[in-house]
Amino acid sequence: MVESGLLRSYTVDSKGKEHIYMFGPENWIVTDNCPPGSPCQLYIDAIEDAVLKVATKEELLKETPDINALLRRLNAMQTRIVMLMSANAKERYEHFIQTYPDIIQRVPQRMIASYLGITPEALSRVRKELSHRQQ
Amino acid sequence: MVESGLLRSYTVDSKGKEHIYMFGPENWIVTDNCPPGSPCQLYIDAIEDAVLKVATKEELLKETPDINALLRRLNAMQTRIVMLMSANAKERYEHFIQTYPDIIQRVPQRMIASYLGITPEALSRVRKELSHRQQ
DNA sequence: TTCATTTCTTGATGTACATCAATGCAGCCG
DNA sequence: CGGCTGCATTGATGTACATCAAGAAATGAA
Repeated sequence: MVESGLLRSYTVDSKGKEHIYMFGPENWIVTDNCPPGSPCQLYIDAIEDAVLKVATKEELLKETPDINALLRRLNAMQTRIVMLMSANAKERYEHFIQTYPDIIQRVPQRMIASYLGITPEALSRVRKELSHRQQ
Repeated sequence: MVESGLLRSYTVDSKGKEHIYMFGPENWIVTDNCPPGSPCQLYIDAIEDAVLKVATKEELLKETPDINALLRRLNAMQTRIVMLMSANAKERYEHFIQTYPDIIQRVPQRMIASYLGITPEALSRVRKELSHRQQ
């Protein structure tokens, strides 16, 4: 649970490449929740200096069995999947800046590219095209 | 809630193409859970004749506030995102047949391709390559 | 300030997968 | 039986994005 600062969780694929799964700004819970018996998928580290509240799953569920928070999270994941399946690089970026305008300010572009599932070069070109189009 | 049969939920992108978000076999809950005020993303229909139990969100949460089911579902979504971001067509297919061997038998290949985020043609070629390799 | 380090951009080329089009191959119904 | 209809396969071609490599620009430390 992030009290201040900014975390990221990410996987590393078979070629050693990192893919950011989610950003964790203030008040987000960042966790892998690996099912018992199977290994975790995610690494977690801090992009900004952060203050965290660390808890086990049991403590967390006892404190705040907040079903609605879980449902919102499920919904965010659903939107992410839909985006990854049905939108191209430009559409994904546009959706991201609308949905998380604050995050954009705080992380380097290469991490946004990683979150979107594209390379930094591809993101750079998308941004160039968008900035031209505005004028 | 699926009592028998098989559902699919899917989106339709800006070009009219369908993308299967999830399959709903027996005992799965299939829903969009759209946040209030925003439109839904998913269509739902039946691949096999099905018997359903239909409930509102409130009824469902009152009956079975099953946090662990929600967590498992979150985990499945996480795995799906990780796959879409970090695995190629062949890896995604191999993961799918390991994770949902039963589903393979029950749906046409074009729907599996749609779930994997590739075209039926691409899936056909992946399968061809895998069957050659086995011999 | 200067140098070092990292990030961003730009261009040239490569590749995984999409698209398009044709063919094969069931199952089904007259 | 023949003809239809939808799915799977195969080949040829197209394209979005990746990769590689080189600068440019920002960041940060001494």
